[in-house]
Amino acid sequence: MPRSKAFDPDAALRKAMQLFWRQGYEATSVDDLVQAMGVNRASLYATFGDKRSLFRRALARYIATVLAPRLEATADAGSPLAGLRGLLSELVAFSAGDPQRRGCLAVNSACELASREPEIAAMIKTQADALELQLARLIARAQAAGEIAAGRDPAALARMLASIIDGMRVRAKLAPDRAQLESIAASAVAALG
Amino acid sequence: MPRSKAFDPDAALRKAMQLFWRQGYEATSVDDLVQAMGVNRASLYATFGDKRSLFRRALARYIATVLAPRLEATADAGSPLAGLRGLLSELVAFSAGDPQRRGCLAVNSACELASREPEIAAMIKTQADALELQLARLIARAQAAGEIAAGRDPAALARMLASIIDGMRVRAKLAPDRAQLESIAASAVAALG
DNA sequence: GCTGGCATGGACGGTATATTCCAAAACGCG
DNA sequence: CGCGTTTTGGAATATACCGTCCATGCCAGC
Repeated sequence: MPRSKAFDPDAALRKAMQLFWRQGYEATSVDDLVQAMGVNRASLYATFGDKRSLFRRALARYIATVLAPRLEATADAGSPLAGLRGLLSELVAFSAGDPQRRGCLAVNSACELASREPEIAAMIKTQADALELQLARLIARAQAAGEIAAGRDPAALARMLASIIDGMRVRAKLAPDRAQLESIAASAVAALG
Repeated sequence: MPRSKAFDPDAALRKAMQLFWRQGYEATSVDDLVQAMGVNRASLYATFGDKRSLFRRALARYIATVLAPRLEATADAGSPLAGLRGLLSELVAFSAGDPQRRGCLAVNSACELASREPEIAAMIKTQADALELQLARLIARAQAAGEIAAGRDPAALARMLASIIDGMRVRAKLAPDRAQLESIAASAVAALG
């Protein structure tokens, strides 16, 4: 019986995600969102709730559609070490090829919001933990396969590698220099043993 | 001849720095600043200009009084490696002992503002380059002194170490877990050779 | 094709925000 | 003490912002 929506909620959410990614949370107004999403104000509020819940959904979408696939792709590489290398070179390629210097929405949001938005912090922390766990698995398998030196604690190496990745995303906001990012990625792999 | 100021501009700027550090740029209103700094609105504008220039001065102050001294202190340690270790353990101690999870104003500002404020980006980049240069010097001297393995490029190692440091500051915003931060610091030193 | 019900457009309200203005007050100096 | 200069308090302005409301529009089923 009801009238059907004149917009695709999923596509609209993607637009919101992209805008928050480019501008951050506070710097993005609801008017900006209305324009970018091509959705009427009332429909936006009816569909996504207020600005905070829209942001939460945009961040969730970012994690699910941008970060998670990269993580899963590491399992499909020819070897554990190849998976790690692939992850890092995708990061380098993305950062170097982003003239807008958006960086990573998760890192940006952690810096801007984590200290006053526990829910946001928890979402990002969960993803960070998943990354770290997967890195640890890959490192352990690479050690077992003799691709890197055995003996060092995979969990500790994974924590360090995750820090390097976050650090690279910060650096990409200042100067997305491809050569330097590649140098960091290479040093990171070398540091695993 | 003129009437003298009723406030200490330096102390007021410190208060502004602390507020921006805690809340970020966009989330801090001029009203917040007026209250926190204990300065009249008109005096604030007359002394520091508008909100953007006040922020720039606060960030400059942060770099000069918080970051730069830590960097210089690395030269006073007993050895190059001790300087590096000292820098990292100060970072761990500060991050773990910050219940407000403010993180680092420079990293926070890079994530929030760098893509749309070239001046801010340049200020932070300059400091990041100085850190990297000093790390490279320390690494080179540690190699020469036989404290770490020689042969690896000090500049590349310094870039990696700087990334780890930024990554630790991001992580501190999500979960300032002392043991994990210490683990990262230890792995970082081990990764130098 | 009528009707119930949701979606939509655009305006609206109230508040917050950044910045300016002005009159009054305070200081240093002659 | 008085004068000129500057600071100061607080009001004022203009805009921006978030969230809501209502009249209109549109769709699905009977």
